[in-house]
Amino acid sequence: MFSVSRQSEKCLNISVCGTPMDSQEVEMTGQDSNSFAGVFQESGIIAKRRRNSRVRNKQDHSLEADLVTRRKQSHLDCTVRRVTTNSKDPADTLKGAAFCCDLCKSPYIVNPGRRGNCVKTSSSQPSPRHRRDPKTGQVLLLCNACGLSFGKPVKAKGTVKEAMPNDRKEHEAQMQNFALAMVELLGDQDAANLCCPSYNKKPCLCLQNYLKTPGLTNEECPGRAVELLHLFKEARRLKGQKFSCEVEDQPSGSAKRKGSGLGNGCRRSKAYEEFVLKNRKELRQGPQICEKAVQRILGYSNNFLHKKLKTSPQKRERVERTKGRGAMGLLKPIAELSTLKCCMDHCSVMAHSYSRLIQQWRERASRGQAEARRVLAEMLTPSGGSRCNCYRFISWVTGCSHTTISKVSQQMKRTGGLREPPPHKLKRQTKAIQGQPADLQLDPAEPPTPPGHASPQSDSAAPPHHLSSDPSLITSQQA
DNA sequence: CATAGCCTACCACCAAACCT
DNA sequence: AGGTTTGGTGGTAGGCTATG
Repeated sequence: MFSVSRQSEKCLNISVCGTPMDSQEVEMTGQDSNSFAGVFQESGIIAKRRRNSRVRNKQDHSLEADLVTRRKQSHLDCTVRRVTTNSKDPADTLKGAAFCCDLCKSPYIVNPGRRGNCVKTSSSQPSPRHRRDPKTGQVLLLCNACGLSFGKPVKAKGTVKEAMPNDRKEHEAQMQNFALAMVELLGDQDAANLCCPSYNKKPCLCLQNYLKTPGLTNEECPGRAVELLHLFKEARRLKGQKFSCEVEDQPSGSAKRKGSGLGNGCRRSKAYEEFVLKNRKELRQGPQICEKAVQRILGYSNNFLHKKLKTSPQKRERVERTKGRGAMGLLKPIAELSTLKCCMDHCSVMAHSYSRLIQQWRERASRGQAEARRVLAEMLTPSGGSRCNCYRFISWVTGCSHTTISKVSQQMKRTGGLREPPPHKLKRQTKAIQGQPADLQLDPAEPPTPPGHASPQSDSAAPPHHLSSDPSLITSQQA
């Protein structure tokens, strides 16, 4: 836990001045401290070597660097809304006329929504970009974004190459061959399970490589295989004990029979749970076996690890979380947030004046993915123009990552500000309205929010964060 | 701020087993 | 028959990191 919190703190620093190596160092040294065998101390050595060889960039105070800085500063001033008669724009042709990009029709030379978080220090004005249309020969007056991207090939989305079916077939054939070899080697049909099935664009082969590492003697290789086969058999034996477990959290006098089978408060035996958790950790950290392969050997599923059981005393999952600052309780106290500066707009100040709202956002974000997305959508709703809470502040409040915030932001832009998250794809689409894109299938008039959730109406009726001064409005959202 | 890649966590559905 | 609970399956979202 400690190493993770250090890592998350590091991550915040990295975006300001650190190098990517910072995070690697923390991660590797953390791994080193967890390793249970001396064999894996090598990673720590590498980390040390990297730390020693790291060269810190000197601050350049040369004239050129100064010019670059000034140029950057002047660039930040490019948040002018439009070219007006008062403009000092060198493009005199525009005097007296509002700017309009010939491509995107934007009234802004520089999109004010992308001005960044730095403080404006210069008074210079942005100029439109001039590009000649190769088809018509006409000179186009373009905004900054269109000017920069003009003529460049548009990167097609979804062009990530899927693994060739032939590669996949070949991998499966190789896997079968390896399994057969293991069966022959150990003289046991169960040995066919000693190969990694994982294939994500390329085969994982973690188990295969572990079992036939170059340099191993003829005795060592079967030794490893025998060990894993023993784990497989023991896991299967303990898994069969599911009916012998005790019901831990049943109220006395419950009519339900205890230990009668799956369901009814009975679950896999404690011995199996402990066996899986212990050996999973060792296989993952030691020989670096991937999760899929470990699941195959120990015979458990994703649900076994992550599902919250109703019969569990604390209603908790079987493994401790390793990801998610919010879920792991690593978020900074609300009161502390207002003392930190997140961006030039200082969004975090509202943690002082609107602490209840921030607290509720944080609580709601921790309830689940869907509710977290609703909170993000609320926090991403612009006010006073196109500005909304900055990603850093949103991350501090909700614990959500940059990626998640970005995806919600995209969905909001795509749907014109719809805050309701798209329905889970595994959910039956019985209520889906035919002929509409998935994002718009939900009727905003009747959002399928469960009781206790804030509806999009109440959300949209509530003022944006900069304006919502009445705390009673906040509580009414939750009612 | 946006995006890609990799891995982990979440989520919905279904089957099984047993009870009411 | 319908309800309750666990566990398996597998699609998808999220977190982290690097890079643009």
